[in-house]
Amino acid sequence: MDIKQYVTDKLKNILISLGVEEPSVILERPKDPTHGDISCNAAMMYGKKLGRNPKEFAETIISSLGSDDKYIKSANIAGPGFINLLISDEYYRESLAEILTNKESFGSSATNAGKTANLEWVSANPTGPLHTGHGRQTALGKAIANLLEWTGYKVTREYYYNNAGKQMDNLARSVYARYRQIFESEYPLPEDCYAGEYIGEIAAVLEKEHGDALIDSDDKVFREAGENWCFGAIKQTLERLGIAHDVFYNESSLYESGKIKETLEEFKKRGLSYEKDGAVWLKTSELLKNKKDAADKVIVKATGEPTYRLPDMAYHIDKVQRGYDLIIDIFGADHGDTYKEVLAGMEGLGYDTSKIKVIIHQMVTFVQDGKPVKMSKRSDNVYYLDDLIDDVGADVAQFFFVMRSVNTHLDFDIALAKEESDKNPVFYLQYAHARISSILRNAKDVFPEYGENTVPDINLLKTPEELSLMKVLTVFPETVASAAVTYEPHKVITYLNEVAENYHRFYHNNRVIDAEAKELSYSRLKLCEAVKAVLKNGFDIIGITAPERM
RNA sequence: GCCCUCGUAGCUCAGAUGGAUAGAGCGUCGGUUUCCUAAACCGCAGGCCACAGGUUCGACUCCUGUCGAGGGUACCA
Repeated sequence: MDIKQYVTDKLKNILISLGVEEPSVILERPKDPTHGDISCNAAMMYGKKLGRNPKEFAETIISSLGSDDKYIKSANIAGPGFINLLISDEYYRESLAEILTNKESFGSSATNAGKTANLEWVSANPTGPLHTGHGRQTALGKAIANLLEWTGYKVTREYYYNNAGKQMDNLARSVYARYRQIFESEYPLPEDCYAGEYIGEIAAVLEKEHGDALIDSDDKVFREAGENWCFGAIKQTLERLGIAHDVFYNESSLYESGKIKETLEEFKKRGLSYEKDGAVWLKTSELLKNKKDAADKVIVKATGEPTYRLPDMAYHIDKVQRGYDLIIDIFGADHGDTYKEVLAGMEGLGYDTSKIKVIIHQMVTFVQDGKPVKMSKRSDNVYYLDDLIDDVGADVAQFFFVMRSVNTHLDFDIALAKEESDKNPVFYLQYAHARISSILRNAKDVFPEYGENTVPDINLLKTPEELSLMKVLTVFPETVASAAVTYEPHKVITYLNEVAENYHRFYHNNRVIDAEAKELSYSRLKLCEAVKAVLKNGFDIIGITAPERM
């Protein structure tokens, strides 16, 4: 049952009966437990409008509430006119029963049932393996996709890549040079080429399969070999992180389908583009909402090749046309400006961009021994995502990347992440899960008959730790809902911390398995099961495993 | 110059829709194990929420300005 909804409805009716037109009731969970379980500011909001003293108005509201409500234990006025409500233990006990019957699905909702969402992320071009710079986006997308599914969306996980541009030419030239070097060690590497060791590996594969027969071949062979190898590597890394995209959408197909040409012609037709210096320019200075920073941008170079903007627009138009209810893109802050141009261009063509939500995350600094780790692609001084996973494990990597709000710069402390100790915040959560699992295993020895069908007497749960733990558990669904609305998985982590904290405290003060007190043991075991279920569901959302032992 | 994000404890960061005495982890110091996992628990210390104005019953939160950090401002993506 949704207690907030229950209280909202109740208060709304009272306000209407007191003469408030179309009241909006805003409830909050007070930080300070002495302020009750749920708090409402309606008396302050509406008292003034009705010309009544807020405290006195609050009094009236409370008296209309009556004193025999099943779920509201008490109500009182505090401060300038807050109405603080205490929820009855009855509610918490019912909720516990609800968690136990819906274990795997507890926390999910049908808010967006029947709706479809497309989430596009990672989208690294196949010019090399994923590096740690891709890590944050990779982990975020995984968690956000999960969050969306938990609120009912059917999610398409999509990867867009560019296999047509300059970077792929560069890859082809780099592979060729390395290949050639196998036979002529003094063969020079071209300027700006990729320096990673993997280029040598690709060249070695070609040498093994074809000997020196490819020396006079054109770029195509090397480009394809490079693309295939890189994609293999990327997919393997994603698999280690438990990520599998449903759709791999490549830029070339936009040329083949004519969508790029179409988009370009539409701009011309509408007078939104013009030619200058041999290039085609988009009138972004007119299209962008913020006129201050607007200059026109090139969409087709003098060479005849489009810049990334044009295919990006064609691609997003295609996504809009596919009819999703929600379209999400995830980018790093280094791409922060371009999406505005893309959206402005689409709007210029009359497309509705209101369903597109762009998530920009700030950059990550990897810190080792208190110093930032420097990366440079040219010198092959690159920290690959695979190496990070080797160093800290997939769970820890996933957790650290998702741990912070996307709006803040992230410091990734490698030493801390590597540490398998109490300092590491991931283990604090996982340990709670492992601890419960252990207790449940032990319970079988003491109470062989205990199991799925055991009906506990929940009324026996009344220590402060037990009640506080039950209260925290009931908040899980609204936490998931709120995290999903803002696409912020880190909120789930903040919440899980609270669960783990409450559990550990409960554990220290309440003996779970006690052969002398069978009924109480049953109840506590059931409480443990509920906590385990909530932790497991939370871990599923943020994308880490729930260990049975540690 | 202009645009985006940020500035909260020694460090790393939470603080949804404005609310009551601003929180957590790490670090420091000190306690807890004959008992279900001590990767745990309990306690002490630590703050002009960058700064200055404004909006109102009320501002860490919203608005304006200043300072500082990161990112962008390509015929790269």
